[in-house]
Amino acid sequence: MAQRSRGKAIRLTRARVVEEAIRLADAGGFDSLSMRNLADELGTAPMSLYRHVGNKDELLDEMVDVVFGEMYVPVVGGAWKSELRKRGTSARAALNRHPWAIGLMESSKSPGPASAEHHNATMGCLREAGFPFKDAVHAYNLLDAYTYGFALQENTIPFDTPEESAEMAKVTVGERGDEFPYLAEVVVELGKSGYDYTEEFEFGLDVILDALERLKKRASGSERKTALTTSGG
Amino acid sequence: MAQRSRGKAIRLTRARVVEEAIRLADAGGFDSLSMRNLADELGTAPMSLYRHVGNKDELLDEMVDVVFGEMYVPVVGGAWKSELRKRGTSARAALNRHPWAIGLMESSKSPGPASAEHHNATMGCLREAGFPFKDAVHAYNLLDAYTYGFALQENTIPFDTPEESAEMAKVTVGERGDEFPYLAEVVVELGKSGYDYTEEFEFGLDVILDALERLKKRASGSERKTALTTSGG
DNA sequence: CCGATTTGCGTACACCGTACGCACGACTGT
DNA sequence: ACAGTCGTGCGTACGGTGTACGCAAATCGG
Repeated sequence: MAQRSRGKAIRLTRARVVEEAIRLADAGGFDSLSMRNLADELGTAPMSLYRHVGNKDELLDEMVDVVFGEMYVPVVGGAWKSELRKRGTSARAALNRHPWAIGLMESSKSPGPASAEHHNATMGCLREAGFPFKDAVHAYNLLDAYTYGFALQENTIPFDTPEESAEMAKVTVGERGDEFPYLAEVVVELGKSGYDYTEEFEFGLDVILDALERLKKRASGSERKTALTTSGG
Repeated sequence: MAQRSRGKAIRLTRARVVEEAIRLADAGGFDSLSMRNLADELGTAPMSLYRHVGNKDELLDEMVDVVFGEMYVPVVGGAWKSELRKRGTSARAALNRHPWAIGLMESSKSPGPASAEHHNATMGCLREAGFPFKDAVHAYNLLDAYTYGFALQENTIPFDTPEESAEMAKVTVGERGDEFPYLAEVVVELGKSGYDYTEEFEFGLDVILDALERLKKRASGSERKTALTTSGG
């Protein structure tokens, strides 16, 4: 009605719905993304959205694929370590921009095109670097579990500033400092020096990448076949 | 009413509410845990629950602390590597028993007693093993991010059996096998050999623990103070 | 210009968390 | 044994949620 009465407003589109849904979830948190709020934001009625998305889960899948699309896609023939490092940092950045995506990333019944390409390229990067199949799977799981897990902790913890964090933790541990001395140490030390999530993430990422390099060296001399040379030849 | 009419039914308790909530969430999935369903399961009315838990978030916090309580608490003076290995595998096991907990683990405003003890012991294990403070924090983050991340992927992926997994993935990748050759390889190979999550998890865990051991050796000779020797003297 | 198809959306239903306040049972002090 | 207090159960109600259904208006193809 509002749409129709004022002449010809912009047509509703699947893409426009998804885009606005992401904006809404980013701005107001995942809970503020309701079909009703979304409709309001788009200047339409709730049920109008269902002409374009089927249901809310489908909308969420679409949103997740957009987030995948924001991540750096590693070059398959490239230097695996730096490519995967770039992938890792950009994945974390994307998940920080869209924290709601973390819990949804792997829940999609069928991966979208961006997701498929992303996973394919990452796997390809490892295989072409010489990782035997099993090791490539191991490496892949290790990297992704760490990345998602870090993003999960980083974004569910309600620390906005290091000061706030330390303050809250102090209250939390409270008078039980004697009971939990190591926890107390963390609170005190991190309160003094602050806490840089980026530095922390990249430290762990590098530890993992180094470990994978050793794994690769240990396994070198074994199989050498890749998906491309096997199926594409 | 139902409670009162049939003589003297079991009294409602905070513990009983939490316990039944966990059972419900385990059995029917997180979405099936509503105050109304929970009340039904306990044979009471929805509003009766609020005499014992305040609100739903408080209930969830309590549930999370129970899950923490199910994890192995590493011995602070013990052999750090095997202690943390046991902690890792038992943490994953607990998160597998209670998948709904994964997204809630870190969101609690104030950690419960089991959570506090768990974190304190884990940190203590690293510090007493000789990890300098910063490295202990790094190690802690690395281990937890991996553990939670792995559990996250493992439990949000809707694969119940390896066969089902392979079947679904085949449909997913579908005719685009040429477009995503590395993804196709994963589908084919994993379909053949199956996929053992436990083995996969422990492989990654060992890679991380080995990497941490090297980190520790590299940093040996630096600081040696711990929370106990510092504050307890 | 007219019929067909797509698009918008009003209404309605079943669910959710929970504020409020009443009534009943179980304890306490005499 | 009885009265007063208090903790507990819970009925009702409100404002939110996702979405099924079907009508009307706009757009498109001929």
